[in-house]
Amino acid sequence: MHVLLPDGTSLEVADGATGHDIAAAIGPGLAKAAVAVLVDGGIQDMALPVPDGASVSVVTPKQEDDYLYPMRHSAAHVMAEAVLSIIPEAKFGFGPPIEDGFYYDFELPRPLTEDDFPAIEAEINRIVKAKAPFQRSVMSIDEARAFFTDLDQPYKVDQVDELACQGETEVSIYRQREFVDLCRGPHVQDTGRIGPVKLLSVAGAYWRGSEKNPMLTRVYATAFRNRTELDAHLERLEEAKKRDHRRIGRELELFYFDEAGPGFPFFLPKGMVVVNGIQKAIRAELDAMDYDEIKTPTILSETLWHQSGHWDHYKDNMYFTEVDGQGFAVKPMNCPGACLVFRSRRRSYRELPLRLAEFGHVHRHELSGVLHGLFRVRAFTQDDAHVFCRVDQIQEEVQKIIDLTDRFYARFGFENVSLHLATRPEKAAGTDEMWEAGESALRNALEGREYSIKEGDGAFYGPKIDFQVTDVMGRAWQLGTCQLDFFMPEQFNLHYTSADDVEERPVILHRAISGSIERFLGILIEHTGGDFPVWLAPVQVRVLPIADRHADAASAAVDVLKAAGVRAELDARSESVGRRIRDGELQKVPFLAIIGDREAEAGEVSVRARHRGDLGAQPVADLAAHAAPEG
RNA sequence: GCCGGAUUAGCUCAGCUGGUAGAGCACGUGUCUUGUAAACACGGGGUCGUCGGUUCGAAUCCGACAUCCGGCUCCA
Repeated sequence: MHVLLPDGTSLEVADGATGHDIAAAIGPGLAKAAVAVLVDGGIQDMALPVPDGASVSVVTPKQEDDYLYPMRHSAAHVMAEAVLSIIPEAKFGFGPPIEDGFYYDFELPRPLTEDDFPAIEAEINRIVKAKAPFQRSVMSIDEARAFFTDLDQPYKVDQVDELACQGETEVSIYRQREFVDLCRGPHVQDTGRIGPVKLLSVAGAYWRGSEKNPMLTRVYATAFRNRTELDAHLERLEEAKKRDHRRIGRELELFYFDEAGPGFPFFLPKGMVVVNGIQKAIRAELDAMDYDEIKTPTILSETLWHQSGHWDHYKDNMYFTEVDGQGFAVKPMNCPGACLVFRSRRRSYRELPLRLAEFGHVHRHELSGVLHGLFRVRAFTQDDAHVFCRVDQIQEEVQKIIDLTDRFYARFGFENVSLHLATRPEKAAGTDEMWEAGESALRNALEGREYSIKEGDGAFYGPKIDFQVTDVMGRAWQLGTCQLDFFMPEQFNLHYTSADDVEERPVILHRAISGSIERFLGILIEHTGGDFPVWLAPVQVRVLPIADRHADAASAAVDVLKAAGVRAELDARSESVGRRIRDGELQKVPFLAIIGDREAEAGEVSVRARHRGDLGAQPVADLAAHAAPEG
């Protein structure tokens, strides 16, 4: 038989040749380095036969992505063996490779902690050193069920049953040394091909991800090709920790959380400068795009939430109160309020599209365990807007929103934006015609842009486009959203008078650019590491007099800067200049203006730019022009 | 909500096996009057998250609760 090699040549091998045979036929060095083979693009074990005529590419550690997957998968098995050797009663769940590493779930007779890591890692290293081969074999469903029942591994038995339900008649198992696991594979040839392993954390995880099932102990770990790459990855994790917005938020005095309000952020003066800067940037866009800003009440009657449908779908996440014996709820969303505004008087087709924007402060009772700094809070400000329009206006409106988000994200230094179209889910409100018209309007609006499609991922009330940005650490964040809503106009019986003097039903377009101001600030902090762009920095210039005799000149400089609209402050503490410069740098102040004898005489300041050092002396007015807020 | 961990001064953390608390930074005062990332000295500051239990005695052991951290789940 023949196989096709990556360089286009054809190689003749014996019938039934395995990946290993093919690698050996190409060269002994390759055979030695090989960990798996790609057969027609799919990865498989070295020991499995390759079909006649297949395209074959031998994977070695040089092919990082193709290598890491089976290697980490194999590492997961080895970790499982190591845990079993330390805790023989352990029961096994799943142990897959994931982005940047792998994990394995265990049911254990005692809690596992990080104190156990060294022992497990030592055992892993012993197994890796043993270079034990991974041996694949195939069992019938019944054999496998009996086998894992015999091993007293209930989760494996459960998985065998699950596979049987899916119509599988046989399953593969992998054995290294005495350890056997149910597994589809592929794996590297032997444990010696596994790179350096590092256990990272231990967490809880439900079996099969359902909270009805038992909670298992999940051990997260990672493995890389070599020590250098592992260390580089661990360093990235450290860097991410340094950029943690919760830490920077405290250090730069932007916000804090108090026990008195779990999940409810307190914004400090400097944090509010940034928040206001973000809002100002959004308002500038609203003005340019003919939005009208409104503000609707935080607390509204329960009857409204019945009408909106939130009572049925969202009650568990809402806060309730009572006013004069009547039930009220704190708004978790702004839509009903906006609908009331639309309905507050008769509307004409001439007003459409009617774009109502609101910085809506909403409260949602999130589960205590999901709270996470500013990323997940219980009260946040949506930069919300509801566009009331006709179906034939959707496309143009959506295009405008896409343009708007482009401009907005770029302004904050997010260059990597991706769009996702989410289409009709199984359970959906509205008619087929509405969904078709809506989805095609969104598709047309996306014309000429790159986007992915998430089939069936739309909300029940309409399709949507999600906007995602990638930060400097390569992490993706969902920010904006643009959702069609066929449901709410019905619920609220909204209508407008058409040109033909008929009552027509508008469509609502929900949209948010930042999603939530709080969350956006958190992401921006981690993206910039606290180095906000000059126009957004809480303090833009800090003026440092060298000695007491320069205090008057320094405070005069502060006055000039402030008059020019610059956020400037004076640091005349009797600390050394070096000390005050250090403090200014640590506080991420974009410009430090230093005034000594030379500068005072010339009416200048010496400017030191954040992270860039001394820029030399210049007139205060020049610095003011530099630092003046653009926003 | 669930699993695991944590909670000691404003912050970061010491405090071994029970004998009523320490450091650095920060803060205050004084001295110094400074030239581009940490001057020096002195001082104030904690009912050891809360409540209860065990004990002659609890920061330390046990329980409940609260909050935080890592995950899971959730995010119509």
